[in-house]
Formats: sequence, structure tokens, C-alpha cells
Amino acid sequence: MAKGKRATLSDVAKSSNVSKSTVSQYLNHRYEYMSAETKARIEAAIDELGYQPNILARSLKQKTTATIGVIVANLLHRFSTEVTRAIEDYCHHHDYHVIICNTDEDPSKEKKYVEMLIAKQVDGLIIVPTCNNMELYQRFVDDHYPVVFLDRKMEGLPLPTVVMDNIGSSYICTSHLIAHGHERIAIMTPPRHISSRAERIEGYEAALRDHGIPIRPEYIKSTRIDEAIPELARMLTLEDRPTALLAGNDLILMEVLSYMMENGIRFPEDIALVLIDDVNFTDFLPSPLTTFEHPVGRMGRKAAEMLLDQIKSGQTTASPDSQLVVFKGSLHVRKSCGGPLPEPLAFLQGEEENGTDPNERQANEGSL
Amino acid sequence: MAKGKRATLSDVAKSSNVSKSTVSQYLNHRYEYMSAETKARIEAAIDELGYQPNILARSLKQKTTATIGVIVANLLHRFSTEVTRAIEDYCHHHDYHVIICNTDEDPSKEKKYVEMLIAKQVDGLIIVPTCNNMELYQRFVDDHYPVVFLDRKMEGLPLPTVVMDNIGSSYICTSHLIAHGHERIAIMTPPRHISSRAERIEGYEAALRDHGIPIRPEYIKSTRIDEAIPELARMLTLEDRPTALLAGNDLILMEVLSYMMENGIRFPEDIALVLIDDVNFTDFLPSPLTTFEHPVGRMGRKAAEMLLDQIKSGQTTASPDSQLVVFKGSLHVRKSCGGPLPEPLAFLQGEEENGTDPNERQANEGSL
DNA sequence: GTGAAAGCGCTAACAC
DNA sequence: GTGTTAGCGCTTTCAC
Repeated sequence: MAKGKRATLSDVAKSSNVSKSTVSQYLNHRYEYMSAETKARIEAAIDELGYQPNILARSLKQKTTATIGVIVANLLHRFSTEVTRAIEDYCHHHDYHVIICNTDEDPSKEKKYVEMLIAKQVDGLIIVPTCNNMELYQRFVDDHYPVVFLDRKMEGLPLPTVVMDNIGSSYICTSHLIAHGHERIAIMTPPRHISSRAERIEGYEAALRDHGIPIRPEYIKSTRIDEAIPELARMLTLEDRPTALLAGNDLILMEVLSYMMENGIRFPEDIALVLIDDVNFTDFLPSPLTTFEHPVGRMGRKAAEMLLDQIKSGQTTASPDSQLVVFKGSLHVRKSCGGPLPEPLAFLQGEEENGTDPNERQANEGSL
Repeated sequence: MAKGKRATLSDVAKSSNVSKSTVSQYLNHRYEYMSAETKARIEAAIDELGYQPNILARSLKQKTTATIGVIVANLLHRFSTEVTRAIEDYCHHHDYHVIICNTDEDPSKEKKYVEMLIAKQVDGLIIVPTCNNMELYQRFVDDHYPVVFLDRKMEGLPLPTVVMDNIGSSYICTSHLIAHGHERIAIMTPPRHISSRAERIEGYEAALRDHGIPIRPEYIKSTRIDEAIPELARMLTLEDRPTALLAGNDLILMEVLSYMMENGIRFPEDIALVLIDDVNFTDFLPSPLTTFEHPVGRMGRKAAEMLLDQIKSGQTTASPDSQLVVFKGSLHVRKSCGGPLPEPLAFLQGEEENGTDPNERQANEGSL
């Protein structure tokens, strides 16, 4: 492996007095018709020269790299690390390699990475899309390029997609608060142009509606992270300020907690708090926090599975009725939220996706 | 980019009635001697065919991939994500790509990934080593392979290394506790066969020694994460149990907090707590936690810089006096730790590495 | 200004 | 059982 003078297959062939093809056979474990002696000679030459195959050359020839690309929003976030971890494990297990990239929610970076990964000849892509590159996504379907979308769905784009049941998650969290006696419930999410966020608001509204509670726009905030605190402050000075707050994801929660800590606002005493998501420090908070856990690892695994299936079968299923796999999460009650009932009502518990045939659970997020 | 029928440079050449070499010139922006007309024809052909170059073929020819490999212990941990993030940003900026792998502290995985990355012809490697693959590491020096070690150093291996000043960090944290009146101070780290952990204990012992406080082995625990809680429990039942505890890293802290929460042990009231590291939830704990912050991002950046320098210069500096770059962190006091003094003594504050010439700060971790 | 030709390191028919 | 040959898609002299 010495720099600039790595041995090649050719060198091995020379050094062991056989032809390149024989060495190639050896490398690909096709020993069947190979004399034990040849095999031994090749073996010896290989480790004498410290030979390591050049995968690039092999890939060029075989037109397949056994590598997939994964494009996530930001590796500093929990969802991304967990999901990529699961994808990696699955791929590793199936002898695929993974190249991970960050978009930072920037469509131009997304485009750039997609192009570079394709140039690098990855066999397929798993993407948490910025949702702002329609022409790019459209090319996937036109070209039947193997791809799986993750966490966010896009209307009118017949591409296999793995998401969580955001509407359901939010519905359950909201209902939990309602069941505990809350009526003035607020929700905060990052900007809602992305399906997962819009859906969380949708589920929230559905729960209110189903319980005959009026929907009040001043309780619904979709803001950039850096504007979350002022928005929250504003909301809490309303005459009839909310008695409960749904944090739309981990980042929003951190902002909310910062603000509350700084201003001596306690939960659940001053305001009930539920996180539609999960963080690793719930147990260490002054009061344990109720969260909603999604099977992120399983989602990643499923996405990887779907992608490798496409790659291996050559079927990209880019059809109008393409796959949509929805995973359900479940409420994790760590503390009564200030109301009378100690536990969530049984029917509100989320069910787990059972995860074998993706087609069967198409669009079941409407089934609450 | 259509699957199985991507256009090649050859196709572009045909379609625009020029030779492959001319197209290649075009792709490499060597327009100098190219007629505007030819250029236009090639341009047209390229986007008509949706041509995308095949980087594999180029790399095979050029014997360089503009890609580096990064091998970290576990992407689920903060240090790894931050450091890889910084590496990526730096590389992205210098038109290098990055492939990230996880060892999970498993030497066999480490070996496997190193080999696969080399087979993929990466131009160099940044590694947080498991420290259990000496033959592998030795090969790097023998072969002058461009590599930078990160976070952990290994005796007798003349390879460029970027670490933090663990001894100093720990010394400062310990001194901080001493300055606040503590004498019975304990420390817990993961297993100490890895330099960073051994050094944290070393710094702790140095601080005690310098203050004339006896070192008591029963206050020093290096345990596997899953044995941290029982060890802690044992320590806290000692007759003269410690009044202060240094958590050797984030994982240990989580265990400690779990145990404390569960048993109603408060900090700093029942025991003072300082983390030689950082976590993202310090501000949300029941009592703010004093931590020691390391410039992880800058470490990653520096490692990337050193690697790209090696790659570009062809110098691997695998000499006995190879580079050792040490970064210092600084104490972040969030709460008085139970003793009389409200602030750490000024001379205990860590200094920042100023980071231009790596050689100048060789071994300055002994300079406390 | 542009083209022909060789070759990067490997695989895969197909001969022998 | 093993060797010959062609070629993957690109770059790069060196002619013309």
C-alpha cells in the first residue's frame, strides 16, 4: 500500500508466474478449477507484495460500486445520526458502503452532492430532501434512478419514501394534553414548508377539532429556530396564554427550555410541555418530560432495505402508486402533565408499523 | 444520468463531431486553443445527452481521488459528529470529498475500514484510532501513507497527531474543585488503555499532588460504561465518600446523572460535579453544571489541514519528531461547586492554542 | 485547434 | 486449470 508504488494485479501475476485472469479468479474466490499450487503461489505473491486490489478499477469495469450515497439535512442532529447509523449497519451487513453528506437544508448543496455522488457512480441514494429541488428530483423519476426519500414526502413525485406518521404523532400528543384537561394548547415548529412539520400542525388541529376545541391561530407558530424565543415570549404574554405547549421537534424544545429556564418558568407547573420527538436528556430535566418516540433506527433500516432492493432488482418502482412507508411512534409519558389523569388513554397509544411489506401501509397515517 | 445508459464522453464526442480528447479538454476547462464554435457544440451535446463525467474513470487514470477517509469511534457521540463536521467543511472548501466510517472501538472493524478506504484509493486518512492495531498503524509509517491521528496518541508511532490537552484539562478541573474547598475528589473515566483517558487521570493526580492532597485509589475508577453505575454506588457508600466527582467524559456523566436522579442525590448539594467535556443539555439540568470545553471543531479542521498538506506536498513527515498538535480547552463555570470561592482562580484558565505552526507546540501539554 | 493512440487496474468471455 | 484478449470511461502525450 506504499504511496505511489502500490502493487497491481499485474505485478502479482508476474511475480507468481500466472496470468492476470488467474489472479483475478483468485481474488474473486473462484478457486474451483485452480490447482492448490497456483493458489498458494498467488497467495504468497500477494502478501509478499502487500497487494491490495484497486476497487476503482473493478467498479469501472463492473459498472457498480457497491456504494450508496446518503444525504441528510445536518449530521449534528439526532435524527440524522441515528438514521445514518442504521443505514450504515444495514449496508455494512450487506457489503455495501455508504457515503454521507450534509445539505444544511441548502438546496444548492443538495444538488451539488447529488451530482458528485452520481459522478462517483454510487448505486443509489437515500435523501432527506430539502424539498426545494424539484427538477433534480424529477430527474430521478425520469431516469429511473434508484433513490429513497426519507422523513419528508413530496406531492406528485412518484418516488419511494419512508416517513413517520407525523399527523398521528401530533394527534396523540395533543389528545394526551386534552385528556389531561388542557384546552389552551399551543404548538411550535420550524418553518412548515416541509411535510413533516406541516403534518404535525395538521395532527394537532385534527385533535382539537375532534374534541370540539377551537383552533386559535395565535397558538400556532412555525418559526425559524432563531425566532422561536421571541415568538414564545409573545405567546406567553397573551391574556389567555396557553396552559400547554407542544414542541414540534428537538431544536424547538431546546429553545423553549432555554427561555423557560432563563425566566423561571417551570413545567409542568406553569405550563405543560410535550415534545413530539425525543432527546437524550429527558431524564435529567428538573421535571421528566413527556415525549413521542419514533422508530428512527427502523426507518433508516427500512430505507436502506428498499434502496438495496431497487438496486438489486433493477426496479425503481417510479410509478404513480409508488411506495410510501409510514412508521408510527409512541407516546412516552414521563410525568403527568398537570391535569387529572395519570396516564394517557389506552386508545391513544401509537401502534408500531410491522414492517415487512411496504405497500400494505400506504397512507395509513390517516387512520386515526 | 439514466440508469444503465448514461452518456459517456465518447457519446458527447460523437454527437458534437469532435474527438474524445477535445471533449476532455473542455471538461477540464482548457478552452485556450478551442474555437468558440467547438466549445458551443460540445456544450450543447453535453446537456442534450445529460452527460455527467464518470469520476471513477478519471481517478483511475489520475491516480488520485480527491477524497479522504475519516474513521471515528462512533458517530452517535458528540465529539465524532462535531469533528467530522469540521473536517467535512474544511474539505468541502478545498474540493475534497470525505467518506466517514465508524469503528465502534472495534479493532477488526478499524482494520477492515482502513483496508476498504485504501482499496477505494482515498488520498489519505484521518483516524481516531482504537489503539489496538499496531501493525496496521506501523504500515502507515512504513509506507509513508498520508494519515493524521486524532484525539488519541500512541507512543513510538511517528505519525502526525492532533489531540487535546487532557492532562491540563483535568488538572484545571481538579484544581477548580480544590480551590472550592474539596479534598475528597473522585474521578471516573472509561477504560484507560486509551491515552486521552489515562491523561485525564494523570492530570487529576498531578493537581492533587501539587496541592498536597493524597491520592486515593478508591476514588479513581476507570470502568466500562455499563459498570459505571455499580462502581459509583460503591464509591458513594465509602465511609469517607468523595465530596466531589469528576466525570471523565459525556457518557460517564450520563451514567452518573442517571444514578443520581434515581437516588435523589443532588449536585452540588450532595456532591459537587464537574464534567471534563461538554454536552448540549448543561443549561437544562436542575443545577447548571460546570464543564470543560474543548475546541473540537478546530481540532477537526486542523487535522484536515494537516492531512491535505501531506497529500499535496507528498510529505508524510513520518519522522521521529513528527508533529503533535495539542489543543487546550477552557473551564466553563456554570455554578459554584459547593465551596467558598465563586470563580476559578485566574491562572487556572486554559489557554487557546494559537494554531499556525504545528511544530511549535509540540508536547506543550506538560507546561502547566 | 484538434485527433489518434496508449494506458490507468481490473474483469470476463472464450480459447486452449 | 490457465492464458489471451478486449474493454470499462477517462486523461494525456504527441502528431498533424
